[in-house]
Amino acid sequence: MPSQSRRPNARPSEILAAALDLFAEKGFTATRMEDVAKRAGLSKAAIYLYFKDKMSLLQALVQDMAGANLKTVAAMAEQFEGPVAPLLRQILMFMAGQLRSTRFPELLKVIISESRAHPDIGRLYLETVIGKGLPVFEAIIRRGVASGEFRSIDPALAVKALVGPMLLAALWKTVFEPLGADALDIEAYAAQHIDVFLRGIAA
Amino acid sequence: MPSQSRRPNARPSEILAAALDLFAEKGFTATRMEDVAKRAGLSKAAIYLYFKDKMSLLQALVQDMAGANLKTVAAMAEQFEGPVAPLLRQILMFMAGQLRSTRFPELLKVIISESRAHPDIGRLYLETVIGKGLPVFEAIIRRGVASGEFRSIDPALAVKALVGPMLLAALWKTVFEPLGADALDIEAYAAQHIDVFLRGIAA
DNA sequence: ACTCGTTCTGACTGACCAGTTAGAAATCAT
DNA sequence: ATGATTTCTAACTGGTCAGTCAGAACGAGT
Repeated sequence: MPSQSRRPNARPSEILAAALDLFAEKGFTATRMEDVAKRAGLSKAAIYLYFKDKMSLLQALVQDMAGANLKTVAAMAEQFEGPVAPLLRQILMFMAGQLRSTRFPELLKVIISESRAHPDIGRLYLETVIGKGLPVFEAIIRRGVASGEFRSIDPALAVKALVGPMLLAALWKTVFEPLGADALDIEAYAAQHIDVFLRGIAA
Repeated sequence: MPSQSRRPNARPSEILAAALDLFAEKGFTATRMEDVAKRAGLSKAAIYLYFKDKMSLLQALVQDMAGANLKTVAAMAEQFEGPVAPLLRQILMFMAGQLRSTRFPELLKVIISESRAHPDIGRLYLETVIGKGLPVFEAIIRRGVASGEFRSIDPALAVKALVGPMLLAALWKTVFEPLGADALDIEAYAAQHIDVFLRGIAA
């Protein structure tokens, strides 16, 4: 029986990795701190040396995930010049890849599920992801409208019509596929969607 | 103090009405059977004379809501002739009205939240709403493609791109507006979306 | 005015689990 | 090798709540 191993520096990220696995797999409420502890290789009580409570685990996970993706998208937007349609296509395909290959969809589902019981988490997502992300898209579309590349549409509504299908993809994957729904090819879906969307708003 | 009143015929619908109110307001898990009982005007134990358990309340609510809406949409689709674009617009605007004026969005959120812990509910929604609803849309779009009204796109993907923004509207209203996000004018949103979408798939 | 089936309730049970505590085990400094 | 410090755990506490049960209140029929 190997005794307790002491690696205080590695602990927080090990705990977060275990929590992400379990939240994604069983949901937030159904995940017991005991389970997180076991997967991270320590005792439940030890988790509380590194994190205040269960919510702060989720908070840290959301912050990590949001931070990484937002930075990428913002960078794409900044260095781009000329017509904005290819930029929108590029960003949407990036999102599709993230939805397929990361646990963003699962985390999103947890946020939706827990936002009433824990408004802090919902607000964190609203402020970081939505509050930062949508304006980036909106500015791009506004640029396209101003330059005459797009028809004059309401950019705020257009943005939500652009990301709506991405939200559906995320929930399809996490909610309905596990119940037996047909698998959705997220990249093909995103590709057709952006194609239709760009034609629809083209001048 | 008025004693117990005996109205066994009225009970089930009173209990369901109370449950819908509370599930919409506080979510499924946070709603205690005691609360439902109090609002319906009887004791917790009495609820179990009419419903097997808490889940079967939700199940009945989903069935009612889904049944009503599906019938309407199917009826619209059947009696329509000629070009299908106006039909799609009509259905989408009907959905927008329902999202604004019924508790469908709240119920949807509950289903998403509970589907992992209670797959039965998720499966019920998948089979009744999604399994019946999407094919109706898909047939309409396929009709448009066949007649040359629309470009040749993948109808299965197009349907999901069509309803994605409706899903976003539902969750915006139930998840983010309560946290302080700007209100979304669902009808204006749906109108612009269907406009862009129809242009995007027009031949 | 008394049965008898129906409708109802207060009080209880059993299971669950986040977070705490008292102190043990490992590591470090000297 | 011994005391001080850090890291850790087993066991516990307190609160929650779905669902049950024994029997009370009601009312229809006689």
